[in-house]
Amino acid sequence: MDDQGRVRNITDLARLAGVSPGTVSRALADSSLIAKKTRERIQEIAREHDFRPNVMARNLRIKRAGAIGVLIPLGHETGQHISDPFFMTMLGHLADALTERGHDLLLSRVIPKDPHWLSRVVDSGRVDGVILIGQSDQLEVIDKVAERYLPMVAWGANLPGQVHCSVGSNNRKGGEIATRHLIDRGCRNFAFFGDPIAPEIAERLEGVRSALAQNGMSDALNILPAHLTAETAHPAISQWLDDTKTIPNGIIAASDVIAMSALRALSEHGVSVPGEVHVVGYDDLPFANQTVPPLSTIRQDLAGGAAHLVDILFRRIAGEKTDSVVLEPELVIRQSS
Amino acid sequence: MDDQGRVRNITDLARLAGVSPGTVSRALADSSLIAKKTRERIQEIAREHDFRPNVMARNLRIKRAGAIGVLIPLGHETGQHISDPFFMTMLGHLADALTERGHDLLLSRVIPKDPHWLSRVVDSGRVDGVILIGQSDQLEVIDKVAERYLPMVAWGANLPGQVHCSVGSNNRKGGEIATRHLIDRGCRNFAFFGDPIAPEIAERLEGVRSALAQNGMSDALNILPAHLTAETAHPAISQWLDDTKTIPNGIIAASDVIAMSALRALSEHGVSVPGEVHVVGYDDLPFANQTVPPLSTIRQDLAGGAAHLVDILFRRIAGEKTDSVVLEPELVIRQSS
DNA sequence: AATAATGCAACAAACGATTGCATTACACGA
DNA sequence: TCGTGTAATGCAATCGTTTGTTGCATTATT
Repeated sequence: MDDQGRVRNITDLARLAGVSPGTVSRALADSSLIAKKTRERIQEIAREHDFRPNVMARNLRIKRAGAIGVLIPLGHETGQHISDPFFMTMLGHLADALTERGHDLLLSRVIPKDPHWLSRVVDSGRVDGVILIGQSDQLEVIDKVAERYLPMVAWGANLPGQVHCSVGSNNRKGGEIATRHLIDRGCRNFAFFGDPIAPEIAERLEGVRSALAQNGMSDALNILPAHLTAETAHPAISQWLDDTKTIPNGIIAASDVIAMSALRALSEHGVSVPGEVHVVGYDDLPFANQTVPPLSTIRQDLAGGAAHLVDILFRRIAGEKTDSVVLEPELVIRQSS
Repeated sequence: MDDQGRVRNITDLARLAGVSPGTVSRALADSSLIAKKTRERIQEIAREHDFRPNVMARNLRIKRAGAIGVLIPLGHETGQHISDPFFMTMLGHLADALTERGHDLLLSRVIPKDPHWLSRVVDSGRVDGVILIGQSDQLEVIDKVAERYLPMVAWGANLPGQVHCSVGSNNRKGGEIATRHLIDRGCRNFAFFGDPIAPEIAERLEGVRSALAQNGMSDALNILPAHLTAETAHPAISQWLDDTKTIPNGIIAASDVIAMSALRALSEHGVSVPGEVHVVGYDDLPFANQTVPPLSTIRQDLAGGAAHLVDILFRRIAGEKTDSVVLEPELVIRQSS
């Protein structure tokens, strides 16, 4: 121990107890190899000195990390901030689920400039596995690592031929459900707010198109393809409302964040929701039922998704080869439609 | 290396390169002790085999962790979820700031059942320092650890006699500013939504009272002291509106989350904001300018706060003894008041 | 009373890096 | 050719654990 008499490692403690470090290790692990009396004495000394074995040394020896890397790749979305409510909500659920399994969460917000952003954390030996929140535009990098590294799961799209394991919702179907709902509500003229550069969004838009086609309304769709973050959505939509001759009566937003901005812009333009325009969002983030009016939306079960992610990850850590999961989206009808 | 020929450690790599492990270590660290030619050859081999030294082993030897523990103590707030927008926003900023400094973020959501929740992570050797988001009701535990452990900062209140270092905003002043603003707007009858059990909230309420007293309106305050989370706020407020004979024309919410619920409840009761009632929130979370109408609020500069937290933490890691910081809150006027 | 069986604890070798010090290699001048 | 100085590399200890093996006392067995 050092000058202050603090116990820094099991060797210090061993000296105090008059035994060998190995014995201390076993005693603290409550191994029956050590006589109960000795064991309890050592544990008592440890408690007295408030000693806790160094986790890093332990992990090194034992070859596990006790932490899961959670990465948020922000490829195309340079402007997108980690505090985006979607990420945050997902993160919260993951933190809960991982903590429950006795693992910590090593968070990294990654702007993938060099192609090694992923292997750097995978090979660092600091994590037992990796969860990606979103694939961004990094599919090749992710797949490349997935070929050799099992314990990894991504939230996001499940694309044909994809190597890595993913959990996500059926975006196409979500788009369809939203659209059909608006058609049921009597809408005949539609707008989609969202940028189809992101694969999930593209899928959602596809769903919208398909539902319209099925009802012979293929022509009734306007698209505002601007890149919409929480910051940029409102001005873009506002502008769009100014420029548009006839405001559509059914709006499908690619995310709740966008929908929320739309609600505000509409309100500012004196357009009543759902009186004149029906609005449907996507995600069902916690704030969706706090908007005015509460937002109808396509629910992605993020809690369930997080549970799946964690479950699959641990199965993979155990060596199991798991399949991707596609969750069914669900329409949540509130007052905006 | 193993059967697959993968390079697992510097010893494998050394064997491949025909040098000693020490040389590899230095070569990868780009040490000038190693001949440039050798160095580059080794780096090339490393690159070829996609090898990256084990961070944990390195950290063990070098006695640093490369990660900062971010803890969210949920003491009294058992119901409160980590996905609370306030935490999430703070967390996002912290992640940004820490990543910038080359550190990872080890996230733990802590429900402090036993008094060792803090020393467990502090003494685990896995983190170079700790940031607490909020003090919850754990002041004694935190102070106890602070006496012996320098690299720790907490977001939250700065209470007299407090041992640990904190960064937070002047809640009392925030309450005052909000109240004076409402008085300026002509309000004469007030309500405060929030539970003064939490110390910050209590301070805010104190500020409100003080501002009212200064204007001879001490009697004009109603308090809804319910414990208000995102989930419980709306029904509680709705109920309160039902029960109240005369709805006050100035509402001060203890947080933006509560304010958002209030806006919705008011809208449902057919009360116009800011026509009949003026509402001011607290925090200025990202969604505050997305509500309908956009929320006037007392801005806590979370980005700045996060920057302070990280800055102070690293100064303390370097051994400096720093003082607590109290940030000045700022009134942000939007359309709800 | 001699031997086998058992229970405890110590020893020492990992885990995968870093780093002070010792050693080798090489070039150069005398 | 030898000595000397310097540049480049190797050696081995170290960080703080875990854990297989070994050794030493007891106790049980006949």
